Amino acid sequence: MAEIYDHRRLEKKWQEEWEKARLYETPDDLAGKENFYALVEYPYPSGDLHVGHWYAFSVPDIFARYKRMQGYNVLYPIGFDAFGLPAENAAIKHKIDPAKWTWENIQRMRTQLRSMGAMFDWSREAVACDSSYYKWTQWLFLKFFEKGLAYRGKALVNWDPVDMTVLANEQVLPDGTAERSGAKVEKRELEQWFIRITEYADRLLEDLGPLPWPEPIKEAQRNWIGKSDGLIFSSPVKDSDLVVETFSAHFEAFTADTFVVIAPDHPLLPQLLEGVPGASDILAAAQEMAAKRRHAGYVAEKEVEGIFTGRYTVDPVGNGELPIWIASYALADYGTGIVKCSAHDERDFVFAKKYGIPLKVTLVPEDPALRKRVEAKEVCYSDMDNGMLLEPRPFAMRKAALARNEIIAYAESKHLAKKTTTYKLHDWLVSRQRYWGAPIPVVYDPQGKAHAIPEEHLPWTLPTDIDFTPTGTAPLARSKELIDRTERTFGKGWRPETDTLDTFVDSSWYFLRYLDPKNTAEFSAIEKQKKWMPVARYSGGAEHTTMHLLYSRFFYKALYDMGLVTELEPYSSRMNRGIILAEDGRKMSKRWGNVVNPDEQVANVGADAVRTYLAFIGPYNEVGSYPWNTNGLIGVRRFLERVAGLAHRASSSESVSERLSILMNQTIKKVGEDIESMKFNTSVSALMIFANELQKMSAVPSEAYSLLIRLLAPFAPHLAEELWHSTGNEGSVHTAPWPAFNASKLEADAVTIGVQIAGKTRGSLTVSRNATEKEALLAAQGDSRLAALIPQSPRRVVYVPGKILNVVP
RNA sequence: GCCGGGAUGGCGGAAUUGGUAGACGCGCACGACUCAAAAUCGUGUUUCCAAAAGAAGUGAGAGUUCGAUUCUCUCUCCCGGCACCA
Repeated sequence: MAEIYDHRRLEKKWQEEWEKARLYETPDDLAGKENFYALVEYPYPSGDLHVGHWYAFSVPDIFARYKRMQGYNVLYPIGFDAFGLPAENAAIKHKIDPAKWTWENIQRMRTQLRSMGAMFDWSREAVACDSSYYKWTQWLFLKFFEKGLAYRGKALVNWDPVDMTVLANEQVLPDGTAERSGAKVEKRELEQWFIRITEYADRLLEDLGPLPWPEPIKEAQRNWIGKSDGLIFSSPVKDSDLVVETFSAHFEAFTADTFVVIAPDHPLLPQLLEGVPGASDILAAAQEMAAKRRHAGYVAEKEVEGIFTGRYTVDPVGNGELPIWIASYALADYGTGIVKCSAHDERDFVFAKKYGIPLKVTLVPEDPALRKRVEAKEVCYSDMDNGMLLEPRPFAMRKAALARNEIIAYAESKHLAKKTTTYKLHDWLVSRQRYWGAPIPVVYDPQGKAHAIPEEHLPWTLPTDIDFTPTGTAPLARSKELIDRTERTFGKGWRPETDTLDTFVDSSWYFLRYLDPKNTAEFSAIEKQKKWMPVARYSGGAEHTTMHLLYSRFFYKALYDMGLVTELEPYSSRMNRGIILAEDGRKMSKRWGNVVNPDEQVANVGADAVRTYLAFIGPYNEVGSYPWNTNGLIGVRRFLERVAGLAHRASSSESVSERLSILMNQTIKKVGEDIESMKFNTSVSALMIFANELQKMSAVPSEAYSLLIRLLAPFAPHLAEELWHSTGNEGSVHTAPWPAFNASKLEADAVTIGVQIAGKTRGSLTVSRNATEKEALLAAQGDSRLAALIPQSPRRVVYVPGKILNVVP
């Protein structure tokens, strides 16, 4: 086995040869070829390549290589998402410089990535922590600042008590823990830098529509943006100058409103309580309620709590004076944070029952029994789609859903309310109180006003005289070098911004840097962008659906408006890949001791076998989870050995039979089509079928063997290259053209069709592909086994040429 | 609760403008080679029945059809997104 397929020798040899020949350097233009941009998310340099990296990079490489053989000038770049917390945490733990830790990891991972035999164009590598890169991250941030899209503001933000920094909403998991550290996230009111992604909420939503992406990805983004239309009512507060605004998306039964609730942490609350007896006690209780709610898990309890404020609104739509309650379920950061409440909302209903607030029913179901219970206020009825309105007069006895638009028009014409739209999406919090990131390129004058750092001072470099220990204030604040530099550059009393940028800012534009990685005058020249953008195929992890994928779409749209890019969307196609589980079906984890080390596997069976195995493990275009199976890997290795072993049997004097010719054409078609749709598993299966067929022959026609090698080349690039040369071919197999199939030779003339009697399969029959119904029936009647089952004059015969003959007696 | 996706052998999975369900691989069984084992090669492998014949069979139930894994309806369960979101 070793003498026919020594993967260690082959893989080393060809990786060196390819590098020498600069086989994978991609020019911006290649005569007669169309450009094609295949992108994978650049990795964080964590230190060691794991199976997930192999799945993320080596499998899409099959696609990139296929496109190249198809005749495209394919860009398949790589880089490192090199800023971020792990480096800093490692630095604290091991008392080393995060830069050193990161660059050493990058060096190590470059070597490991090279062992994949992928067609990465290393000459275009982008590294986010390199000052030649983050100079442009800073420059882009300043463009946003200039346009008012980056701003400093005070807000209730997520605080990670373990990593001691704020986090964006997108980086907090649904259970209230931090995506990275796993800590329970707290809410704090802080002044931070934000990027105004909400300004683009509508465009991010609308432009999803025509995007040919998988529906689940689009739907997840829609859910995250969370647009809802509703009405805002303005209600004067009784015995006060205050006017409060309430938002409602389900306003159809607006005449049923009997009370108002306000969030316990609502900024207007102190003002509202002014002059109310016992205001300070109420406020303290509200703050306690708010604090309780900030703890993760409060939602699960579902227990509603309320405090009466002593205030009333004068309802603008004639529902009289409505008491204002502080309610634990009211959210300060959704809508206006104040809601008009009625019997037709489950939470309001429960709340009113608990505190004895009167309710009024104006929406009823058709079912009379249920209606009786609703009218008796025994149950809450909130079905706006099917319920019938009792009032107000113009809409009485009509379905609420059908009257919705008219109610909006009615409310607006009478100036009772204003149509409005709210989003769940919040502005993107980009400040981090940590060291290892791009410094926010802002300085403050002695009066505390923020100023952009002029372009000539970029990159505004990270100081190195730093104690990284997180204390909750930014480590940069403790850098004498940075403070001195700021005063030296801008004047006495000026001080630097000391937060760094969220790494998702770095990764929002990396795909543009690959196009022009060495440019010192621009972040990415527009002429270069025009050659490559938009990305033709983007593959990555599902966890980025509402993070990187959303941020970078927003970034791109903002840059479009500034004339810095030329398209509206960065990625014309996107697919989320699945994950590889351990052999035991659980996630790979050091804790379980079930981690598969790809380096060991590569040493054992070779990179080609690992790549091909990962391609074979399941459909790549679905977000599945596939357990690693070492025996499966060995099976693939066996397949490659068989292919290698066939080389001895290849003979140019052997001619291709009609039967083999058909299989060859079928294989070309199947392998190509399935790579195109990223169903690599069935491509590999087709290759196996083809190889198994050749295996049965004592002498293999060279034409067939050469075909097998070319079709295998994207999967097993080293072995294919070796076999390509050892069977006398010139040049690299990876620049050989992808074989074309002959559409007229995909099917043999003689085909086996199924024979059914009354729809039940009873046997099969070999007939001409073009046989008529009469001929097929005659053949069936001539078959000794089938004849007995077939009546002389069947009631009905269904015949689909090449597929089926169904006789209904 | 709302939205999206899914359920096929012992396992990963294949097959849908409706046309022989289980390709390919793993596992397993048997055989060849071997003193033996490993490796390799060959044969078999949905279930029931000793086998043949036959029957059942793609989460459950109904429907449309000559024919349903594929289409329709109802339900169950699993995965993912959103969620005291008014």
